[in-house]
Amino acid sequence: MSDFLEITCKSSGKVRRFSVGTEASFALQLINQKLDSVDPSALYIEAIKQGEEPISFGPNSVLIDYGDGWKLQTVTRQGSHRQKAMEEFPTAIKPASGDVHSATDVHLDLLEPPLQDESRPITSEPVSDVESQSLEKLDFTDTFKTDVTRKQVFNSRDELIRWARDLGKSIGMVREQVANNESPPQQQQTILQLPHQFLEIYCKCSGKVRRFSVGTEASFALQLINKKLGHGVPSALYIEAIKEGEEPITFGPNSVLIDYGDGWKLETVTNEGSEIQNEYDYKELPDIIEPARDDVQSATDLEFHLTDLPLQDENMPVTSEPISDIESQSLRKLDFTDAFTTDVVFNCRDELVTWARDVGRSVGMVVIIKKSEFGASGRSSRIFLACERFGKRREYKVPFKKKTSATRRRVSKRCDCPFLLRGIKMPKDDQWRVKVECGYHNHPLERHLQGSSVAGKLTPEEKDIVIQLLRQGVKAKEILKVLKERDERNESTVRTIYNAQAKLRHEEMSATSQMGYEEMATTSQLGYEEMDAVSHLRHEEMSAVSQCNSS
DNA sequence: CATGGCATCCTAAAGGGCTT
DNA sequence: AAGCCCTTTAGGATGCCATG
Repeated sequence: MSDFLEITCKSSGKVRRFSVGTEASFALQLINQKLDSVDPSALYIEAIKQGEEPISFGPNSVLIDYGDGWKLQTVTRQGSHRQKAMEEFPTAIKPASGDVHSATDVHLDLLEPPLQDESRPITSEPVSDVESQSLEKLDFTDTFKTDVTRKQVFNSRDELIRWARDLGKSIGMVREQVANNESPPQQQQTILQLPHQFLEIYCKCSGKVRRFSVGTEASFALQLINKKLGHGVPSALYIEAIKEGEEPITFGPNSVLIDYGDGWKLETVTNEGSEIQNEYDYKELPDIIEPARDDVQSATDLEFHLTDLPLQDENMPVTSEPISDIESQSLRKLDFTDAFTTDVVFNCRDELVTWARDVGRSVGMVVIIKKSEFGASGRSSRIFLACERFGKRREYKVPFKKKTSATRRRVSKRCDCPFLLRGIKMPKDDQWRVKVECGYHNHPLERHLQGSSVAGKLTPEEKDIVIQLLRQGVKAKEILKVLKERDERNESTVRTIYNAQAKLRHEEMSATSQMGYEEMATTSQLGYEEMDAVSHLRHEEMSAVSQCNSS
């Protein structure tokens, strides 16, 4: 009994020791580094126990001890031992309860019960809609609330700590080193031996259930599941959480698998009958799983670098719903408090806005003015800058018309992003300071801002250029090229140019009409109705000219 | 495939009211 | 004073389709 874990390396036959809390990717890399060149390298780590389905650790998951009889070992590139071992195991793992693949319930049946009341759910509240796919999902207030009616009174301080820690682990919280020297080492050892959580994913393709440790990324799980499939079996496209009567929750490739609680099951989605076939194309994991950074020593030594941002994979479709991609980048990685924290005094409001937008652009986000007040209603001047995905999708008074072939409801990018800067006007002159109210996002940031309705807009200078070039008869594609060459950060699309062209045409037409209207009004005795009729004719004439030009 | 029309409706930005 | 919510309006992005 000790505060470390032992991993048997199948290639070398040696046992390596790691402290509890070590990331799987780190352990794997170190094990592989110590291998002889002839030994096949390890692919990943798994927990095994006779008669049990192994539990695979994703590269970013934290190594833990699953308790009595469970051992950790590497899985090698060849996987021959593994195959053999697998054959001895039952082909299909029966879920502990008929309808639940929730890690919680299975866990209670298979392993020693934790300290708390068995019937008490120890997971977060089930997520039932898109809106709750925000930070609320990371709110475990209810989970940690003890029920007075159950008379959940702890007999000692240590028992309370044990309960809290176990609950924490059950929802995927990394074990915290409590700053307390009074706790005897034995206590900690006991805690570490307690069984931990894992997740079960039902593989539709094979009909089998696969187990993964909490903290495993969806892409890792998916690839492993697909690797275990036989030839001719359709492979899984992605993983989703399902519950009867609820909208499924899709896991993006970089999201971390979590248990949504009572009634929610995890399962794969296959090609067959899938409307979004090929939409998610999980990238192939390398044969050897490596940490994101070569020098990762622990999960906590990450530094903030503007140039080293955790940007989303380009292949990942941009959706309006963050869904489970909230987990794809940890809150720490999405926290830009440092980037926006400054003592600079801006000489005017616009200077502050420009600075914030520039910083935003450099980190892959679009900063918009959420609200600005110029001392109206006796208030002091202030400005709030937010992420373009702030707030929720607007509800409109006029209900959407029935879906026709010509119209389709558009998706909103809003996801209630909490990012917020506050600009405060100083009493002296028009000087402004900025304060970070909330520096983090609840959604992944994009490598490219193209497609953003804000970032894609033309600046006044760009508008002038576009108009000038359009008048010279330059093609839209060429104009776009000019804009991109002029400013590599330009995020416009060819559609932006077409829209500008349409606007220009409309404006010129209106101007011509107006000129003619005024001309007529001053030189003729025509009444309003007659003038409107002539104006209408002129409009048609212009349309005809326009058509001739375009053809 | 490039271009463009049309209808729809999303968005930014600002003002203002109510409450704490 | 600050937080929250609602409203309004102009501008323009977007989905779908047609045309050459």
